[in-house]
Amino acid sequence: MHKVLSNPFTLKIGAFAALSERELDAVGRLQSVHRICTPGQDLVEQGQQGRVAYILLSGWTISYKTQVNGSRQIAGIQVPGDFVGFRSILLSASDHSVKPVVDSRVAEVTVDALQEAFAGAPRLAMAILWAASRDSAMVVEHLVGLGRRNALERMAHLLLELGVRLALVGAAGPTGYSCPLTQDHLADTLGLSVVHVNRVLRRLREDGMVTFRDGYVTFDDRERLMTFARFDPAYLDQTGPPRV
Amino acid sequence: MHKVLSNPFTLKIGAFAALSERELDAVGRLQSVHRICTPGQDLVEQGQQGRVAYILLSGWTISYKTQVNGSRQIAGIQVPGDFVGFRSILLSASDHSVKPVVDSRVAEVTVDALQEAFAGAPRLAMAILWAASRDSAMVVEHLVGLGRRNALERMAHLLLELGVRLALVGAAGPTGYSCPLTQDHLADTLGLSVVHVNRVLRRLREDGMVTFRDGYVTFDDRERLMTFARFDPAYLDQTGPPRV
DNA sequence: CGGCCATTTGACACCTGTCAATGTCTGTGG
DNA sequence: CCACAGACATTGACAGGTGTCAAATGGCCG
Repeated sequence: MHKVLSNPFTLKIGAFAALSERELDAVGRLQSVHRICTPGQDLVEQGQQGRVAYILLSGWTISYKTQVNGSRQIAGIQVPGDFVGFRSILLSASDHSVKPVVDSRVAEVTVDALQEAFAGAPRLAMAILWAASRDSAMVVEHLVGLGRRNALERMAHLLLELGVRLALVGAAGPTGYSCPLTQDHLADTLGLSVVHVNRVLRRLREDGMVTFRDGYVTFDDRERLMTFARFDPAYLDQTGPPRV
Repeated sequence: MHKVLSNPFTLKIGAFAALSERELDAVGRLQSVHRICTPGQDLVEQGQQGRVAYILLSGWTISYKTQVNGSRQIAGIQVPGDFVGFRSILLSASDHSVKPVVDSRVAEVTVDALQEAFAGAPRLAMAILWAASRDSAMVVEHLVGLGRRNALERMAHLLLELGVRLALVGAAGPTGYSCPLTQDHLADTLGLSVVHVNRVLRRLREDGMVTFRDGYVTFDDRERLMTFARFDPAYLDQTGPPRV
């Protein structure tokens, strides 16, 4: 089962929940249907009724909402091992859209598959709920940033969070990580204009804290950046769910 | 079973999921332990490890995060029938605090009770997940407001959302509702200063759209207010979860 | 009556958006 | 190989929304 063990979602769930062989099998079955997607076409569209969600296996995606006046707000950025459009699966219509940032690979999860997994492995249900809770905690932290942090702090906080999340799946080192986002993505994530994102990035770079350039994020002084952003990774709950 | 049927959470869940007698019993057992709380003491504290959540039976609560610089961001406002601190139950430590706005009554839900309910009634598990998804959708809509709506629109949107949510549990009419929030609460919810909240409320009142005064919200011109706020209640998903 | 909390209002500063122009790079087609 | 288009990044000037500071008002309660 090498294929499953190298799977980022299984790693994330399995490392925390001490699942049995049978439960691990259920996790594997949950991700048996793969699919490739590209930035040209949305993976999920706001208002669509298909009861399907995904687990991101490789690549990056964004979940976002578009308003009638055309402005876009990105609600979350997904990296490998993350749920994608999980909320849509139970709501009668998806409340948001999902678009790949780069070519990506996902596993398709239907509501039936999920329900079967839940019925057959209640502890797996709790583990999945835990992962969903963690995602939710990230959205809330994001919301706090929009409400109570200025542009510089928001940017610093986001770049640090992505670093921690990527490190969990082995895609980031202590000094930085590869990042396919454009300044446009950052603007729509942080509730800023592209112009101001550019100003903010320049400022952070000239202050010697972090450099965002050519698809790569480099922490020039991670310690100072964390203090500046008041970054406390507790909400990422790296200790896992209660062992039930 | 009159007591259970008049319970807002049971109403919310039961109306949508067509649960069996046995499942309804499980919902009832989930809420059998009651507790009274007051604004003086937080119901949940950021960082606490108790694996317990609540269902709000009567009153109002807010969930919020406080930063080291003292600023507060309210992430959600709960009205009767809503989950309270549900995310805390699975995370190793709560990522937020919860404070009653007025004297309130809650039902205590432990992780054990939840797991028992899940094991004995898988469809109930899906219904609870649906309710949690709906809560999550509200947080995301809130986030979109902070990122991409100005102060006037945010305020209008919030007052409309509360009206719809309260109407679902019979606590609001088409013309308005009783609301115990202070301008301070509104400010910390909308990411504004109290001073600006006051300016915004005056503006909305003088424009003849909505009046917030003496603990009561009055829709002076609900139609125009909805247009102004670009309020689309789809994210509140009043059609319920898929019938499984 | 005297404190305290919530509300209200004005003056001013500044963070951030908007508008506009330029620069850089990549891929495409002639 | 060059011309060109398009996407992304960068910079400057200016306007405006919102925060901060300060003070006054009003209601509630001990």
